[in-house]
Amino acid sequence: MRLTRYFLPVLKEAPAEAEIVSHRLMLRAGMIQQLAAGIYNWLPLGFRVLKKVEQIVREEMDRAGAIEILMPTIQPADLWIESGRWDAYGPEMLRILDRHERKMVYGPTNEENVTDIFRRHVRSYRQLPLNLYHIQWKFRDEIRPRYGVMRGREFLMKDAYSFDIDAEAARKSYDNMFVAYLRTFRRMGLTAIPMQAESGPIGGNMSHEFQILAKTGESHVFYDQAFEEIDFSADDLDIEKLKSLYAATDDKHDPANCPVPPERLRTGRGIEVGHIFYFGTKYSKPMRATVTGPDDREIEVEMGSYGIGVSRLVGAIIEAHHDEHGIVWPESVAPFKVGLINLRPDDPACTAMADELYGRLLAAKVEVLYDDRDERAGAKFATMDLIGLPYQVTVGPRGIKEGKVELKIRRSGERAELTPEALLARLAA
RNA sequence: CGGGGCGUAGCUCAGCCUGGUAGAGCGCCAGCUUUGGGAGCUGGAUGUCGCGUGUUCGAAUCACGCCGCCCCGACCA
Repeated sequence: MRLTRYFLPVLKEAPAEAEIVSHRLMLRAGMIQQLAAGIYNWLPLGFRVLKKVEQIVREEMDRAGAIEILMPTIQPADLWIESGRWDAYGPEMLRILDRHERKMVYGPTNEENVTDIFRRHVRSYRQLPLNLYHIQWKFRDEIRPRYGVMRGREFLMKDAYSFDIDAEAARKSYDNMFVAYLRTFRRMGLTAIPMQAESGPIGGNMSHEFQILAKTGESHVFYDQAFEEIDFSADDLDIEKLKSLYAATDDKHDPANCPVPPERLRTGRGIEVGHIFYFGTKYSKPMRATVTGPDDREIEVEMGSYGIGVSRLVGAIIEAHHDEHGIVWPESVAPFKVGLINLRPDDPACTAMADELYGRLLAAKVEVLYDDRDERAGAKFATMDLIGLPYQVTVGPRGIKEGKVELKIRRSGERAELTPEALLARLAA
């Protein structure tokens, strides 16, 4: 993408409303724009990141055997009345009337909807286990939205729902998601600590929140320092061990009964990026979601639900990956892999070289943002550092004389003078 | 919802107290000079001063009402 043809409204100064670093950087990097409290437009750069995050979530759900569907944002109230949550869910749920004065809701979550799908199509225990998920916009009318996309009212969420024949099978489904979550966050360069948590309005009796440790997190968290020694990138993570280690959010943490000795108890703040629940027959019972079991009896299915805040993750990743100059994207979610800077668009040799590199990177299917603007060097470097692309390639008169271009690694600041061929070999890999 | 603050140019903000018809920096447009870390000079464009009502000869400024946004708290992916 040529920057002169792109839409990247970067800001030199941070808008006054932004409090935390990820919010400021998202606004400054032209990723988002607020439309109303807790409601955001996603501009091109932000949208690309959102899509990358979404795709990683999708791939890991698919790998775990979940099946993607798409449920609507608007749901009829009937389902919620049936489950009992029409009254139980507070003003956080946005209730609306259609032209016929029928009660509708803008879905804050989809247990009822997915249970309805299930009960209308699944009749036999032989069709289990089943896990259906979708990635869809939610609306929760939070009392106080804040921190940009970290606590928006409208947000993109992946929610998966498991259906099993009995509690033991449901437990396996839960553990399966548990592992998938660790993998998912890991792929985005995040270490998420699973913590015992309250179930809230979703209901149920087993629940874990996945918390990214960050100073700007909204949750107070307590955890065994043993977590700090775990290699979350290992392929053979011991899930039983992870679940046995103590970690809890403050609403679940009881200092009087904490099993971790004080010297090993760590406390901090976390950003909740995922939350999984096992809730048994909370919905299958009132909504009569049953299958015929092997003994010919009707069995209410055991369910769980599994959420990941996709749009929140974009903010969380920035909280974890930035420096004083701007964002430092992990390559897996970077909006572009390479930022190509032509320092001197007025210099034919520079432009010829930059154009050629641009064409060859595109041909090699490398995502590249080509800064071909007629700006000064400082402005170009500052923009690239701000938007945080992993690799910066600079074409300027200094290097051209020796037939070299410069590669800078955004994260480390490491620089190297390379021939175009060496550069392409490195970046197209 | 309780407490606090703020709405003036695209962004950051001054002007308001003490009423006289709107400014700065950055950004934007044109030209010239410049060119390896957010350049310089010259010229230019840009505002329902959040909305409404009232007071007044006259309101960004004073009063009242409303709306929106931000921060602290309770609530949460």
